[in-house]
Order: sequence, then structure tokens, then C-alpha cells
Amino acid sequence: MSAPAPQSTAVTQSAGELAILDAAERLFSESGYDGVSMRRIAESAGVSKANIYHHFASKEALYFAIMRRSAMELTALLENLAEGKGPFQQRLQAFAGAHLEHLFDNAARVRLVLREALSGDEQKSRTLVEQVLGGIVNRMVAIFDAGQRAGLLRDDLDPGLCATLLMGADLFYFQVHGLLRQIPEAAYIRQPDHYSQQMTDVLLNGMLADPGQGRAAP
Amino acid sequence: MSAPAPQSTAVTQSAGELAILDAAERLFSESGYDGVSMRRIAESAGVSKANIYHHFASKEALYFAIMRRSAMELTALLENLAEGKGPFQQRLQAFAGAHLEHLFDNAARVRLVLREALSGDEQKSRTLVEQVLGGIVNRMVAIFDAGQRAGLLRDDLDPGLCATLLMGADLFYFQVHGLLRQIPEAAYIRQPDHYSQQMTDVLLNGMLADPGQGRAAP
DNA sequence: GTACTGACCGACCGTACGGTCAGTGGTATC
DNA sequence: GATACCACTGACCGTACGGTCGGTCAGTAC
Repeated sequence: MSAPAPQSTAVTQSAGELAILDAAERLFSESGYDGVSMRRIAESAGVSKANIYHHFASKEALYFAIMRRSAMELTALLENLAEGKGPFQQRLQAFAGAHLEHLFDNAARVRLVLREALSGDEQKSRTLVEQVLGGIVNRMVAIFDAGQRAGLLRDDLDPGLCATLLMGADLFYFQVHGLLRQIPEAAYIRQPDHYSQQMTDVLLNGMLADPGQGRAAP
Repeated sequence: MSAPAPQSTAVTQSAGELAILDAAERLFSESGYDGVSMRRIAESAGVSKANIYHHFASKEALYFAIMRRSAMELTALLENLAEGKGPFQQRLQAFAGAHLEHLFDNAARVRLVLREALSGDEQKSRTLVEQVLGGIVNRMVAIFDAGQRAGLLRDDLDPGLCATLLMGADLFYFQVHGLLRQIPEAAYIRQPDHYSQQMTDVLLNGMLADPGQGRAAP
């Protein structure tokens, strides 16, 4: 399942431009827009500051370019999430697990997009939802919808709520797993797959019309 | 278990100092540390920039003072969360609902503390966990623990995980409720109490040893 | 009246910011 | 050999930053 060779939008990119994009993506995701200076990006990328302005019109343009690239690559990654075999329960469990794994594998990218999405700016969040989150939510809603029609999902639940809860549990864990380590009572939740397994267990158990058949041992 | 009256550190505060603290809390919560200048804070508070330096040694000192105040007030607020009457299920439902309500009532404060907690700095997050989150998590873990000993909670679940999931669902909703409005499939989740009710319904249904008796109608 | 305090201000400092520009060196085209 | 193009640079610009300083002024204790 190899990616279909990057050939979109950017026709050709010099080594310098790629270095700029990579450095900026990392720095912006660590410190936010205001916390990063063009000088720092230039240093980190090993190019001159003026060179950045040769490739990008402004700091804002560079930021948007990175947001676009990050969102696209994130979307592509999440589009390819495995849904697993078997019906419903295993599909969801696999989906949630793969989703969480991809979040961690692309931490810088995710943090960047997440930071922007949560900034409070309505237009920004709308764009990002359309480009990144929307597709994933749609797929999960479709899975839940099918499950409900098949009588597997409680019929008093909204598929949208179920999708939000499952995705939210993954995203929340991604955000706070560094913090959870500080809470002794939650310290045991170290490995993402442990958490993912128990979390989906609880959620599915609460959502399914006839749960209990696939409960994981602790 | 009332709080011991706020008399610590700050003996007396002039009107100007309070205006500075209030303005800074609002601005920092909106734009983050690097996104706010001392000039903007001074303007917003209606004082001179030099006056800020009369009360606070530096920008960082002002920021810490606000973090401390916000964390303290947030802790005090959350300490007083009602747990509700009746056993377990209703207590948790009331607790989660009140928790979410307090998050929204103190949005600026919560955003500020949350931003800091999720910044990735290990020491910062440890301090905040100890000062703010720790107490709440402990109370919830205690509730779940008691429920498990009484045979109400599934005995294959960790009380810490349950507490994390319930608090996480609230915090996640607080973070993304502006974003959810952009997702058509989740657009129905407008009122926090609707969400809180359905969310706790699913979670409790998934966690309880013998669920179904308190299920809310859609 | 004098001495002192603390809240407060306008003007200023050095620095780092985002951004500009004339120019350089390599390479392909004619 | 001249031309054109392109990635790239060092030096520079105006501005806004965090922070400092000398000083004003009302209140108050003696």
C-alpha cells in the first residue's frame, strides 16, 4: 500500500525548499506561529532567511503552505486506515487502533493541525474539518450507521455521537498521554495499544445492542 | 469541605493590579504567551506598560502569577462540584454534568490552564496536574473504586481508566464543541447538557456491571 | 512641615522581529 | 560568448518587542 508518488500542486521542489518546509513544520508544531521566528527556521533548515522569502511570500504564506501540506499528508494517511476484517466490532476496534497509531506516528503534523483547529477561529476550523477531520468522521459514521441498521448498535444512539466519542477518545489520549504519566492513578496507561483496547472495549460495550461477546481480558 | 478563604500570597491588590491580571488572563487565554505583548496588556487594562513592571518583575512573572491564580480558582471551583444524590450512577452523571458546566463557565481560565498543560513541557504539566487535575481525578477514581467494591462497576476495568475516560470526554467536548458545529453529522450536539447526558449514558452503560436501569431516552 | 511610601506615567534603550534588495554563482539555451 | 533563469546570500530597513529610568502625585505617620 505504497503512497502514489508526490506529484500534486508543487511541480518541483528544491532541496532548500523541502528543508524549509520540514524545519518549519517541526518548529511550528513545537512552539506555535508566534513562538517561531523566520531566523530560527532559516538556521534550522540550513539556509538564509532571505531564501525563505525567495520561496514563500511571507511568514503567513509559509505557515499556510505547511498547514496545507500537513493536512493533505494527514488526510492521505488517515484515508488509508485499515478497517479490519470481520463485522462491526472488530472493524471499529481495528479502525480506532490504527487511527491512534497514525496519530503518534505523525505527532508533529497532528499537533500542528490540532493546534490550528482548536485556535477558535471559525473559518480555520471549518476548512480543517472539511479537509482533514470530515472524511474520517464520515467513514466512522457510515460504519456506525451500517451497524445500527443491522441491529448491532443500540437504536437510541446517534451514530454521529458514537463516531465523535470514539475519535475523541483517541485524540484526547494523543493530547494528554504525556500528562497521564504524571497522574499516579492513571500511570498504568502507558502503551497506546493498551489504552486503545480498553477504551474501545468500554465504548463498544456501552454502544452495542448485545455486548459482551468480544470483551478483552484485562 | 469549604475552601479556606483566599488570603494567601496576595495581601492587598490595587485596582490597577487586578485590571492587569484580568486583562492578561483574557489575552493570554486567547492568543497564548507569545501572541500577547506587554503593550497590549497595558492598553487592555487601561494602565501604562511601566505600571505592569511596577507590579510584576517580568512578562514571565506576570504569566506565572496568572497561571497560579487561574489554577487556584479553577481548583476551588472544581473542588465544590456537586456529586449528586443517590448511589453511583446518579452521582457520576451529576458530577460529569457539573464538571462540564464549570468548564464552560470559566472558559478563558480553562483554556489557559489547558494550553499550558498540553504544551509538552514535562515540569509544567506535572505542576498543573498536582495543583488542578490531580484532585479531580482522585475524587473520580475514589467514586469508581467504591462502585467497583460494591459490585456496581465491571471488575475487569481499572478505576483510573474509567475516570480518565469520563473526564476526557468532558474536556474533549469542551475543546472541540466549536469544531463539532462544522461537522454536519455531529451538528445535533449543540447543548453541553445533551452531550453530557448521552456521553455518560454510553460510558456508564459500558462500564457498569449491570447497566440499563438508568438509560436516558433520546 | 517634613519624610516617606507606593501607584503610576512618558520617554527611552538595546534587541530581535518580519521583510527587502542588490548582487553572486551555476547552468541551460541560443 | 552573450543571455536568461534560478536558487541563494549578506547587508540592510523600519518597527515592535521586553524592559528601564527619572520623576509625579496622593496619602499618611510623626
